[in-house]
Amino acid sequence: MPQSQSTAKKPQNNQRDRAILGLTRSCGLQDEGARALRSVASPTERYPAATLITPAGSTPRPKLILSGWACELRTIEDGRRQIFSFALAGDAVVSRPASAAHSCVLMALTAVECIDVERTLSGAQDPGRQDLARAIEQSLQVARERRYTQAVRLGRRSAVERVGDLLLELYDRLQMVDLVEAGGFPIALTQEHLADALGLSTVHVNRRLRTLRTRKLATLRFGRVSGFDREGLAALAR
Amino acid sequence: MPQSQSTAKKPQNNQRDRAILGLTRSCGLQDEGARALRSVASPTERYPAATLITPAGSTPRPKLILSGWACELRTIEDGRRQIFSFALAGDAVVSRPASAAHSCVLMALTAVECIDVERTLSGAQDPGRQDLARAIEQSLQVARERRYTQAVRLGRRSAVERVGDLLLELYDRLQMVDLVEAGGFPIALTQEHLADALGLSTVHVNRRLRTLRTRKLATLRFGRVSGFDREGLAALAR
DNA sequence: CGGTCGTTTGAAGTGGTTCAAGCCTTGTGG
DNA sequence: CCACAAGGCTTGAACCACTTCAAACGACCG
Repeated sequence: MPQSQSTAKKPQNNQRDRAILGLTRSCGLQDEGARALRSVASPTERYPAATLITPAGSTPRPKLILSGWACELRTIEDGRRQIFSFALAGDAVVSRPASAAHSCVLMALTAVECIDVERTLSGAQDPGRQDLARAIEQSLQVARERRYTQAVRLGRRSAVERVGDLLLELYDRLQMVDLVEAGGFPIALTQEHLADALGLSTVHVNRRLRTLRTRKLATLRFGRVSGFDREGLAALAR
Repeated sequence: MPQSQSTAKKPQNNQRDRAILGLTRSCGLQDEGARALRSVASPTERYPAATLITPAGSTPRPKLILSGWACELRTIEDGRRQIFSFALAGDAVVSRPASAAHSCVLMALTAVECIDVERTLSGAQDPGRQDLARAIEQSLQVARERRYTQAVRLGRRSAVERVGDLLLELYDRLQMVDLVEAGGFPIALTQEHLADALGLSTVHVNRRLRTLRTRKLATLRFGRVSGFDREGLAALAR
């Protein structure tokens, strides 16, 4: 599946290259689609950490993440929060107006760079853009399917399994965009973020992270996961 | 396998009326769309209780439920199950080939009648069918949004809240298709189904159901919920 | 009428929460 | 360059929500 190709031109390190890499590997983006994305004059939107990524108008707008970490989340009246998913470079996400009580909100966890998909795709119907549109649609679909896995995590897994399983997902996804190296990867999440995603208390996330560390499955320190044992973790949350 | 019977008589219209009601109230189906659905000669597919609703080919196929209860679920290796959602009359659902390990399976909980959406919509592009297609797409979208609520339930609510909140959802949805009467409604779910949907043990579902009963919020007996206090339950899981 | 499946209840155990305090790291301003 | 504040991480102790196991009971079905 990882069909690593030299679609990325190294010369100047374009922000968009990582997203192109992700769409290529996970969603079968073709060269022509990559070229379309690279050449389009769509402005990069920037959101500071801890701000909402809201659409311009009042309709849901798909965005393509170029860099940074974002998440879909909902907050309930008493302040409890649930994070539904994390969005990384190369992921397409739908951002909705914050008002929609029955939906969710997209929030930047770190500084985030993204581009507006529809703005990028509007206009000419050349094959490059069509391919890009297809890949982005597929990316959204993949994200939708991941939500099933997330529900299983929340409903039917123990705390260690939840933590391990989520790290596994992040590992695999970051691998796709060349953000894994030397058996480790950067993780821009606090233990509170993990807790909100996993339906646990922060304290307990901390303790189960410790379990993973002592079992030599993964070590999270200073915004980085190291000593990652993919096989071991996969066995944990089979 | 779908056991489709070609009863091309009037009774068929009756089956479809409930779905039409649901699509009209929840998804803005217009008269012309309703007429299109009623007149189309698509055979009704029937699935017995506890069987998988699988697509004919190997691609995901949308179905429109006419009667009965179905659910989306995934089973993990050790036998634990997670139910993601319930599908009732008037709901559109996507059924996928059972092999897709990363997705989920659609299972009939009672005998289920449904029709294949694409078969129904193929052919002429009259405005009636277009309206129908739009309403069905909207129904799928509504179902997708409900998954966020389900994730909050699993991750951030206590057991009583989970049970109450789910009953509330079912009440509101059944109300839309005129299946609520006298403050109660039929519920074709065992406590084990509820447990699998809510990430709890059957025993605990039983106990929290008891809590709801003693607090006079809702009583589940013999496949029926009665004494339903909508306000009280809404306050419970605000 | 007996068998099966679903529900109900009790008692004991465990996994996760809560509260509270101390520590470490990072960033900020003097 | 140091001092200090703020936010995140870590740990302990007590508590409670939910699970597990086991047994009995009730409803439905052939």
